[in-house]
Amino acid sequence: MTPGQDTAPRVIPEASVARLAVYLRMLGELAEQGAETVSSEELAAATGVNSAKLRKDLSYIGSHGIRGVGYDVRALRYQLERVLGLDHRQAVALVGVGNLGHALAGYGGFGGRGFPVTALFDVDPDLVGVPINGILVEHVRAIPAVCAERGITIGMIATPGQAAQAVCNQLVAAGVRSILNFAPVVLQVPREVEVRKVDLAVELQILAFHVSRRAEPAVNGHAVNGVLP
Amino acid sequence: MTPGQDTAPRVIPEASVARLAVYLRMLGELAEQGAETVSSEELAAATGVNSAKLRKDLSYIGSHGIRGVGYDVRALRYQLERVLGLDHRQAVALVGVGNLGHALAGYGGFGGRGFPVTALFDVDPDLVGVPINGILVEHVRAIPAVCAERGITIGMIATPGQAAQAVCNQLVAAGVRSILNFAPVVLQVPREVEVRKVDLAVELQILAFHVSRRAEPAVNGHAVNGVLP
DNA sequence: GCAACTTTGTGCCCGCCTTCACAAGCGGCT
DNA sequence: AGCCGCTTGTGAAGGCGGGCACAAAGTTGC
Repeated sequence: MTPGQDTAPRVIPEASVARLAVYLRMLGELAEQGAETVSSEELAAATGVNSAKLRKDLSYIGSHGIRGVGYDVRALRYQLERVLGLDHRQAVALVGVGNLGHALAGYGGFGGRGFPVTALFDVDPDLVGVPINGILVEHVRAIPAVCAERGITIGMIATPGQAAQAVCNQLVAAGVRSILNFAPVVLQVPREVEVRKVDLAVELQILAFHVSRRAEPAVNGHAVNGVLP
Repeated sequence: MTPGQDTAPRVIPEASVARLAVYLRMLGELAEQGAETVSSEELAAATGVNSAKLRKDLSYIGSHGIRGVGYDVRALRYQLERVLGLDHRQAVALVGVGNLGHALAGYGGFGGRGFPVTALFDVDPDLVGVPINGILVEHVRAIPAVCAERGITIGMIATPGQAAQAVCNQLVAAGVRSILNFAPVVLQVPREVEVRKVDLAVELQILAFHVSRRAEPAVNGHAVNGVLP
């Protein structure tokens, strides 16, 4: 009866959760195309994963496909939505309406997938009071009031790096438990708050690394690695 | 002398590469603050990783810190830049100048970090010919010519999902070897092309999953998981 | 009603990554 | 000059996730 560990009969691995979301989207497309059932092989091919892995992922959510047939698209979709907590819409707050933030506010992929951005914040006086996509930009200092009032528990930070930690603190104080961070900063948060980081520059740097890796060995001996052995 | 495998005395693990980029940025900040040396403990704390992991990461690039002191900030920075292939700027092509694409084109974080976006493409006639951030938007069909001419090997795809695969094919045909994909689609590419995917909606869904996970156990027994044991 | 085929669910193994722990090395202090 | 304390680099162990392969289970055709 101690809260926490023993209440979870099956813990879903982090990596699986990420894939479940991908399966869900693909199921949506399949449903639109009129498919009623789908085999693990088909769904795996469409989402780019191993079919055994996919079946194992689905087994975590207690899903029951039909052997010899596959999975019922509608049922699986519904089940995935419930497990992922998408059966009710989750309001999202976005802080920082600059270049990236503006795009995020207008990005249809969020609202269409159950995450309407219902609050926008910035510090720029020129932006505060301006409506973007039908939402009024409010001053950052209004975060506690607005988030509490609208019951917002998910926040996105798209501010410059220097401002991110302060904004983060405000969000946490306002009751936000999950944060998607686009600022190139490692946020310090209490343990009960979850942060996911999306770092676009780092993504490009990883690509660049592989580019240079593939290019150098063909040039000559003293390549980028093994320089001072 | 056989090209390929044996020229690499140490293979850098994927997970390490991603962190190296993060270390690099933090080193930049430290350098601005005038720090001359940094210990693995400090740098690890600042980037949110375990210090032993950090040291192992750095050991992959043949780095030599000074025991009892730490790492020389300047030297380490320089070395990281070389290993990550950032010693020369890499031009980047961006396809899809919609909501997200527009923001990416204007995002200062790329050019500032050695990845100037030097080519923009779209199919929308209203966008083609319009300059964004000083770059003229060209038609998608110009991809081969432009990429070849400017020696572009890195591409970003920020189109709607349906268009992504076709655009991807064009980029690959144009000689692009690395692709950062923002479209919610699994791209099919030849083996020598590397794709990294950034899926914003999925990121939010992962957060939502944990939100509902934390909320449900406190409510009552028949929670979302363990429904049909 | 039976046989053959299809597809799921999962046990097992393997490899990668993370973390601990500690010896070796270097600078500063006396 | 020698000792002490700090920090690096790395061997070893543990855990997690991925993939193979197969038995169980259901369906279709005859």
